[in-house]
Amino acid sequence: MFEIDVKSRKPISEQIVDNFKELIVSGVMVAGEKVPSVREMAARLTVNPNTVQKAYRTLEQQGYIYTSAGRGTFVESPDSVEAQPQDIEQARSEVREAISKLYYLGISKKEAEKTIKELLDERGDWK
Amino acid sequence: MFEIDVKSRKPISEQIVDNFKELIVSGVMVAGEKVPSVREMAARLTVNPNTVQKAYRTLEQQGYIYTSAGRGTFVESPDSVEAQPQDIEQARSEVREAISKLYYLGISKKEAEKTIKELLDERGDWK
Amino acid sequence: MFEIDVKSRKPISEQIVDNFKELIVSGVMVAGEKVPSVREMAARLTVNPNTVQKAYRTLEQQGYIYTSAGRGTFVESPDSVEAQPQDIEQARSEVREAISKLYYLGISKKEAEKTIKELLDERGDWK
Amino acid sequence: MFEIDVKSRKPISEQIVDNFKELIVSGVMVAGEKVPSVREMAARLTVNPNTVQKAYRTLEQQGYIYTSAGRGTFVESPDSVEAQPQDIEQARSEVREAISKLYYLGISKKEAEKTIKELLDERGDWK
DNA sequence: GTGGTCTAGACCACT
DNA sequence: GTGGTCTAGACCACA
Repeated sequence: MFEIDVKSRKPISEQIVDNFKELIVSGVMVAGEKVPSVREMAARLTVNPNTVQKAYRTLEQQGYIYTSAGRGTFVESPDSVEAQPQDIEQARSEVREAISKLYYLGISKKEAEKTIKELLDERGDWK
Repeated sequence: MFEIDVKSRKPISEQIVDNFKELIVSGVMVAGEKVPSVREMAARLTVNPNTVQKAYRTLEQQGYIYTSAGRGTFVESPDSVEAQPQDIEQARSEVREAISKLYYLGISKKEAEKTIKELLDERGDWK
Repeated sequence: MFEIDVKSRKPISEQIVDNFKELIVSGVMVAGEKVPSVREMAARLTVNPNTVQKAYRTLEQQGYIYTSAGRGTFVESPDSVEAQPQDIEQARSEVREAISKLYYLGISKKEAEKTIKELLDERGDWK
Repeated sequence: MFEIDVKSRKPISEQIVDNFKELIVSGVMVAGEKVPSVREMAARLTVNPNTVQKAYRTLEQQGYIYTSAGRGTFVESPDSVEAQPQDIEQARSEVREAISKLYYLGISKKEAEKTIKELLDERGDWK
């Protein structure tokens, strides 16, 4: 499914969140599909169940999955993952920040554009 | 000069670093110019002197400023800010992350490209 | 008859209980009427029979239905649903909780009263 | 400040959340005021720090407080606690649910109105 | 079996 | 000192 990098600076729970977002948005996991249980996922990734649960809670709050007590956790319909204007503004802001880092390094605009184009094209499936 | 946002999730020291990089790279502060002392800066921003100290140390390590014992701290020539391969990789990685957020929100590639173009063009002075 | 929402945070068994209460109190189901069997109900709602079983047990304890061994389950006379003081206190408490949520959202008392009046009037048949 | 009821069915973290909302919305705690640290609050209430932190995270997500790493947690300006239409609809829905419980008990509409009026008036400070 | 909550205790980064 | 993350292990309600 996916693996986590315990050496990364990015918290494990956040890595789990991002990996699931990736799987859901790219269509690998479809609406209604069951998500591995907290315990199973914890065993697979060899992390603590609490860490997985924290990730699932985040995904639920952001509308990617939903929970039915005693039955399990499932992928939410993509329609309900409606992009909030504030979320988009937040994301734009983060892109701006990241681009600034390139600017600070003295990279030319042309080079920056080339680098960003590469990163965009890394996602071959992006429509 | 600039202000810090205490409500931001970004650490204050990092905010100070980024703001100075902005001022230096954009040419508002020029090589040789004196940088406010740690104490003065701390007073202006009403933050802990240790926090400013830490920011200055980071800026010095990355070559944006230099310290002359007993005289103060000064802006380094921008040319000496040599982009380290690891710094570029780090920046690339942050751009990749930020772009992913746009992707997760279900934004089309075309829209994303448009958004990024806008952000790049915000810096009219970027060569 | 009615449907359950698997995405809801409210337990399925509780949803079944509330839906039956609604049907009985509003007069759609009348005293003496046969209630679908546990198995049939479970099949209709595509839920676990144990869940339906639990809901029926609750309804029986609260006096909304009664079971006749070997014959089935039937709707009790609404008059026999005697409001227990503790049940009323429980309900009051839930209303208090719900009203608090409106308060937390910064809604004015006047607006809250209007909203509640609307909700009360939604039940046109309430004597 | 307030106390928690360990015997309550309501989770401790939720009790903490509600109590703080009460203090903030009622004006007892004002914007910019420092909220007791996670550890101090945990000691006062004799609960685990993790439980307090969970509550604080919830309050932050809902816009009641904000966090500044290393400095502490503070009360957010009430303006930023802008009621989202979906939040209001959610609250309305909960009020509707709670009112239904009264209806199920066979209480007359008049009695229900009286009960609700009492509950509304419990908050003497509600404008 | 499922998720949800809580405790106890450790480690880290920021101020 | 502050909050943030993680582990380990226990208990509960729901299905």
